[in-house]
Amino acid sequence: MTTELPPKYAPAEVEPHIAQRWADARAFAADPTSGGAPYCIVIPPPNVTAALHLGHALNNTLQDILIRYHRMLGDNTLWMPGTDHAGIATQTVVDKRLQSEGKPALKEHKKLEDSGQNGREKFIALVQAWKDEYEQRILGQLKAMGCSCDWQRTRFTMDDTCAKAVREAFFRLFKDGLIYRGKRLVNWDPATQTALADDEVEMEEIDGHFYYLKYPLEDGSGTVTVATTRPETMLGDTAVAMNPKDPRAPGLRGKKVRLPIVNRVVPIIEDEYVVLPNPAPGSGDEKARYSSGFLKVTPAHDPNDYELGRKHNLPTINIMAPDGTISDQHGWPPEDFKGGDAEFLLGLDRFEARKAVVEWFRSNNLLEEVKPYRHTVGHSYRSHVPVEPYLSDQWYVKVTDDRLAGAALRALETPNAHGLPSVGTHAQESMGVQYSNHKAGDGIPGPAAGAAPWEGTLRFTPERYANTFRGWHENIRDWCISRQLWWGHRIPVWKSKIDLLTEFNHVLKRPEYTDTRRPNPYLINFRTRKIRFGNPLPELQQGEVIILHTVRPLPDGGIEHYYCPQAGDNTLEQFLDENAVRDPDVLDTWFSSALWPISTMGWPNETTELKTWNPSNVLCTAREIITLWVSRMVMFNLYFRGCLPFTDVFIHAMIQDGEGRKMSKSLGNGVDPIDIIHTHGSDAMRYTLTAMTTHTQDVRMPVEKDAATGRNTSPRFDLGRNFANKLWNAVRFALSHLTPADGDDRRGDTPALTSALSLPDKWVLSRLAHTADAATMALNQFQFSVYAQTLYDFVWRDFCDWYLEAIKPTVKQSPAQRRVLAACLDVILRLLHPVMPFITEQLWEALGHSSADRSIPGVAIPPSELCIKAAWPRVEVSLLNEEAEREFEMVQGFVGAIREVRTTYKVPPRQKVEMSAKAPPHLAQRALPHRDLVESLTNTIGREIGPKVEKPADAAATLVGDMEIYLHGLIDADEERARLTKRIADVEKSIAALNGRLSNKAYIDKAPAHLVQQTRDQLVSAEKELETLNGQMSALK
RNA sequence: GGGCGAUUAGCUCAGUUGGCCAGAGCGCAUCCCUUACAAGGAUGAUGUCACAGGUUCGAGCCCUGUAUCGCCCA
Repeated sequence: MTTELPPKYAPAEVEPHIAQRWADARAFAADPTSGGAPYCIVIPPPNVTAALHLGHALNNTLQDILIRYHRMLGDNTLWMPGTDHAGIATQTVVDKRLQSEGKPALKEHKKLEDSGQNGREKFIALVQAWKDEYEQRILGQLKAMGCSCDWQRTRFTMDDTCAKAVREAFFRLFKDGLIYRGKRLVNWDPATQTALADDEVEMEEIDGHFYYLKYPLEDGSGTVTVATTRPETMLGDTAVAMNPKDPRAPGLRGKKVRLPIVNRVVPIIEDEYVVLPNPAPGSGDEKARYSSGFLKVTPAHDPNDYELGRKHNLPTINIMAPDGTISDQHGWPPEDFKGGDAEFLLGLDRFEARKAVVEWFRSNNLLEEVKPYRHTVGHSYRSHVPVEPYLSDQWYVKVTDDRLAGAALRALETPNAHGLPSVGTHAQESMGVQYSNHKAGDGIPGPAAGAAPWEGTLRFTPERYANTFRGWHENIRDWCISRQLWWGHRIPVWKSKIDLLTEFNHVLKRPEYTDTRRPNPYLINFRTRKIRFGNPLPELQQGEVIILHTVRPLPDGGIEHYYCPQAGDNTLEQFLDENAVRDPDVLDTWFSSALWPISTMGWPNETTELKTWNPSNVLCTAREIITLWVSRMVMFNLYFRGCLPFTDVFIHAMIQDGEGRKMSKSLGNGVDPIDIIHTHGSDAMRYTLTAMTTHTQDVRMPVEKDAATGRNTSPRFDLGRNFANKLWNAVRFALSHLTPADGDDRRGDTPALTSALSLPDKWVLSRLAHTADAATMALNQFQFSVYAQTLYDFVWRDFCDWYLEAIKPTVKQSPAQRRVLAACLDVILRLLHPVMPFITEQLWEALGHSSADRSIPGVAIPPSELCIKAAWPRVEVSLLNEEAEREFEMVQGFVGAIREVRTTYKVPPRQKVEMSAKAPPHLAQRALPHRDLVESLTNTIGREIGPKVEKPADAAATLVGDMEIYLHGLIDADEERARLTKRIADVEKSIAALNGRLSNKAYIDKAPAHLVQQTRDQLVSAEKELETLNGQMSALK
C-alpha cells in the first residue's frame, strides 16, 4: 500500500479532522466510577474578560500534557474546564466598552437603579452578554489548542452549581465566626468605586512631593510644620503627633493647633511612632531625612494614622466621597468647618484638591517648603489609579484564624522533613519498565505522627515558590471580601434595624408564604438561630433550615441585625427581601475561585466526583497567582473538606516579549494562540512552549508581525513547526518501507531479538529504551523542557539522521528490521502524543493501516484504535545494549571522519570514493562487519582493511582512534598539510594540558582514581595520534 | 527596605549533588533540490560562562562582595 501523506505537514487540514475523531470517541470524558488511580487537574479558570494569550497557551499546554500522559498511563483522568467571572475586571471592561461606544454605561445604569428602574439587572445582562461571547471564544481557543478537557463538565464560577457552593461556604464561615463585618480603612479604588484586597493593590513608584505645611498653634505662640505627601487629607486631620523624645516636645506638651482652612482645633499628641528628623544627606533613614518631626494625623485617610487614632482615641473624619472628590456628605459635617473656608474645595477631585490646598497654604504664607520625593504608591490592579485608603464597612474572612492560615502553613511540606528528590531516584527503577511507579505525587512523605494526614503534603515545583506561599500566610491579614460591584455573587446577608427574629415564624405562616405551588418545608421545620460568632450550631434536623442572625451595635446607639440564610429557597429569600435589605455588594471573585476544586464537583454534596478527584493532583499556574488563588483554595479546601485541593503546585514561567516586557494590550505585544495555530499549527505551538518550560521564572518571546496577516507571531515557533514536519516525513518515509517486498509476508515477522537484529536495530532500541525512560522521568518531575528535548534529540538525531539512513539499504529485505522500525514509530508517537496530540494521532491512523500489532519482545505496546487511548509505552531495560551503543558510536566516528575529509576535499556528494584502512587486527576485526554500513552512509567503496595496509600515494588520510582511514584519489598536498598542521597543533595543545594535569601531584593524590586513569589514557592516545599525524606529515614531503 | 530570580555564542536558552579542552535551536559560512523531509542534508566557524575575590587537585556550578535587569512582598 502506498502512503497518502503529502510531503509537508499541513496542520490546518489535520487538526479539525483529529478533533472530530476525539469528539466522536468521547475520548476526553471522565467517569468517576471507572477504574484506575484517580488523576485530576482543575483548570485555572480563565477570566471571561478577554481572549486567551500565549501565557494561557503555555499554562494549558502543560496541563494537557500531564492529562494526556496520565490518561495513557491508564489513570482515571479528569481535566475539569471552566471560566471565571472576574468581577471587577469584567465589569470594568464592559463599562469602558459601553462608554467608548457612547452607550449607557455603569454610571447611567446606577442612576436607573437609584430611580427604581432595574439598572442593576440591566447592566448585569450586558455583562452577561459579554461573558457569553468571551466564554465561547475562550473555550474555542482551548479546543483549538487540543486541550483534552472533559467539556461536558464545563463550569462557570457564577453558574448555579458554583453559586450553590459559594452560598454554602459563606454560610458555614459565617456560622463559624470566620466572616465578620468591620468598619476599616480599605484599599479603595475611586475609579471603579470598590474596595480591593491587599494583593489587588500594585505598588508603583511615582515622582511626588513632600509638602511642608505650617499649622498655627492655637495660643498664637507660633507654628508647627508637618510634612506630608498628600496635603489634601489635612482637611480630615484630628491631631498633630510628635515624638516625646523630640527636644521641642516639652515646650509643646498639652498645646493645640488650629487647622488652617477648616479652622478645627486639634491636639498635639505624643507617640514614639513619629520619626525624629535627621536632615543629614547621608542619613540612612529616608523618612528621617524628610521628617519635620511633626506628623499630621488623619485617621480616616491613612492606615498608620488610623492605628494612631485608635490608640489615642481620636475622632475619624472622612472628607471624601467614594469617587475621590472632597465631600461633606460622607462623615464630614458642615458644622465642622464653620468659620473656615473649606467650601471652595467641595466637589474637587482629590488631585485638584491637592493643588488647591497647597495653593491656599502658599498664599497664606503657611507653605514652608516643597521637596521632590520619589515614592511608591498603591494602584488598583484593574483601573490603575492610585488607591485611596478609605473608611468603610466591609465583610471580612478571618483568614488569620489558625483554622485557615495556620492550616495552610501546616499543609506545606517542610523542606527539612525530607530532602529527597521525590520520584524515580533509584537507578534500578529508572528504566521504563517500572514506569508506573513514576507518577507525579509519589514520594511525598506522609505526615508526622499525630498530625492530620494532609500536613506536610503540599509541594511546590520549583521548590522556591513554597517560600512565597509560606511568607504570605505568615504575614496574612484578614481578607476583605466585599466588593462594591454588581457583577459577582451577591453577598447573602440581609440587614435590618429591627429584630425580625420573633416575627419570622409568625410571618412565614401568613398565607402568601404558605400558599405556594409546592409544599413549603419551612412551615414545619423552619427555625432561626441567634448565633454568636464561633459558637457551634446543634445538628440540623431533617429538612430544617437555619437563618443565622447576628447583631452589631451602631454608633448612634442602635443595633443592626444581620440575617444569613442557608441556601437557597426562593420563598425564604423573598421573605427577607420584603422585610429586610439585602447587602448590595458582591463577593470578591477569588471567593468563588477559592472553591473551584470543590464547587465544580458538586460540593456541598458529597458527590462521587469529589470522593474520586478531591484532592486533585496538580495545580498548574503562574507565580502571581500564589497569593490570590492558591492560598485561598488550600485554606478553603482544608476547612470545608479536610483535605488539600491538590498535592502539587507547578509554577511555570511568565512569557515576556523580546525586550523582557510583559505582554499587554496597551503595548500591542500580545500574541493570540489562534494566530500561532494559523501560522505554525497547534502542535508546533505546544511543542515550542513546552521546550521553553524550564524551571526559570521568565521566558522571552520575540514578537514579530506576520507579513501576510499583520498578526503578531514569533519565529520561535519555527522550532516546533520544523520538528512536526520532520516527524511527519520520518513516518512518511517509514511507511513506504514498511510495505513488504514482493512475496514477503509481514505476518510471519516475529524476530528473535538480539540474534536476528542488525547493529542499527539493536542500537536504536537501546536508544529508544533510554528515551522512553528519560521522557517518563521528565514528565514525572515536571521537567517539561527535558521531556521535549529528549524526544527531539531521539527523533531527529538518532532516529532520522542515523537509524533511517542506516537501514535504507536493508529494510526492504528484512522483516525483523521492519518490525523494529514499526515498533520505534509506535513508541515515538506515543511518547510525543502528550505534547503533539494532533500530528501523532494523524500519523497513528496512517501507521495503523500498514501494521496493526507492532509489539516486539521488550516493547509492550498493545494495539489501540486511537493514539490518545494508547497505553504509555513500556520499553524494557533488557533492550539497553551498551555493546551495541559502543559499536554504533564507532561507526559514527568512522562516518564523521570520512565525511569531514570529503568536505575538506570538496568531493561532490554523489561521487563514490574508494577507501582503505590500516588498523590493528582486533580493530579491523571489529570494524569489518560494519563495512557496508559505513559505505552506504559515506558513499564510499571499501577496499582492504588490516594492519598491513599502506596509504596509497594519492590518498587523503584521517585518523579515528587507532584506525587510519585512507580515501583514495583525493590528495592535495597543500590542503593536507594545512589540515595536518592544524590538527597537530590541537593535539599538542591537548597533550600539554593533559601533561599539566598529570604533573600536578595534588591531582594524582586527591582526584578520584578513575579520573586520573582516564586522563592517563587520554594522554596515551593523544601521543599515539600525534605520532601518526607526524608520520603522515613527513610522508607528504 | 526584605525576599526571589536572571546575567553562558549575534539571538533565545540548556548545562540536576563541582570532573566541561562549555552545549542546543535559530542565525552565519561552504557545499548539496542525493526518490522521507530545502520547514531538508553534510561540513564548519563562533564564548574572558556579568565583574572582583575566595574555597578546591579541579569552579559556568560552591562561598563572599559588586554591577545590571526583572519579579514578588512591604
